[in-house]
Amino acid sequence: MSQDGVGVDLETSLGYLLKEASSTLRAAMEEVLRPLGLSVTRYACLELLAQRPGLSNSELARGAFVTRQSMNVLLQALEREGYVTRPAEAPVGKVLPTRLTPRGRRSLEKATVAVRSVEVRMLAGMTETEQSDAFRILRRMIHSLRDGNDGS
Amino acid sequence: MSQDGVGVDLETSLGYLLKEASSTLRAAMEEVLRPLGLSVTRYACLELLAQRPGLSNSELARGAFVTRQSMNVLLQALEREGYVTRPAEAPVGKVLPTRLTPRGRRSLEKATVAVRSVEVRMLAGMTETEQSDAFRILRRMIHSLRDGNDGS
DNA sequence: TGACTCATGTCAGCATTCTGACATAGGTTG
DNA sequence: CAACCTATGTCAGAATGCTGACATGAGTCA
Repeated sequence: MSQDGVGVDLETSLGYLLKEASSTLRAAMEEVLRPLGLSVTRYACLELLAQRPGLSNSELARGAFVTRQSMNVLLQALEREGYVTRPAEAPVGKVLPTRLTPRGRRSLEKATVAVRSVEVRMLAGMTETEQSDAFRILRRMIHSLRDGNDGS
Repeated sequence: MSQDGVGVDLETSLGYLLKEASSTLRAAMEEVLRPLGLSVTRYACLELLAQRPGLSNSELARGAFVTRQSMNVLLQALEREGYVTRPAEAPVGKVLPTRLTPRGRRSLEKATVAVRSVEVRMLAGMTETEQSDAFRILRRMIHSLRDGNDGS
């Protein structure tokens, strides 16, 4: 049907499928996080802070795949709502290390349960081998896109 | 490091990796599309119309993974700029079939070249087997998330 | 036919994320 | 030391996408 060399066939495009998968996952996560008053990005931020306390705004931004400006407004909101704390002045340089408050930790615990259920559902239809294949392949795609090795 | 049962370990989370891959791909596409005055969503819309002329607003929205409201404003912009046309009145029902203009088609051609280069780069580091594995696995993930088969 | 349900197009308001810009801290190099 | 480069935090404005809401057209069913 009219794909005579013109155009990227979306039905067979891995990029398109990747976008679909990511979009579907995001929707599933938003759905279970919404009742908890969290968005996916907010959850990602809290989870990052739980695993590596003291991360800076810019580090959190890179970890959540948004700009540091976006993470900044997000952090200001989280701080205002009492989920995280940042020192008023930087202990060294300009970097403000961020930490979870007890309230942030409690909220994250509930969110983690919800998110884990989504991840379990996603993995349910896959064998162990497929899961490790998925890891390897996705990592390779990321690496190729970043370092621009086009095989030349 | 501090993941004693609490939290989803982001380093080993397939969902996180999927988000990273999708984010990296999107950035790479935005980069090559920007000089052409197109965003990823606009490009997706044009590509869909090239492959299936006459798609409606809602169908385009589903194909580009945005709401029909978002696609509506996008289509209005594309129409204003002369990339697509829609009849003033619906030939049947409320559905307005959209079509590319010659200008839209020309713009899409350049965009397709750019996007294809990104896709090629992404696939460069993968064998044929890995590519078909990636397809199968991503499709399975999408299906599991949508139909909610949690293995119970 | 009339009531009901569903999908669609569209408007309005809000939330989120982005780009652009600036000042500042730290490291590097002449 | 001074010039330079990079990274960071932050503000402002614009672009983008979402939810809520409404009216309308088409199909279904009693």
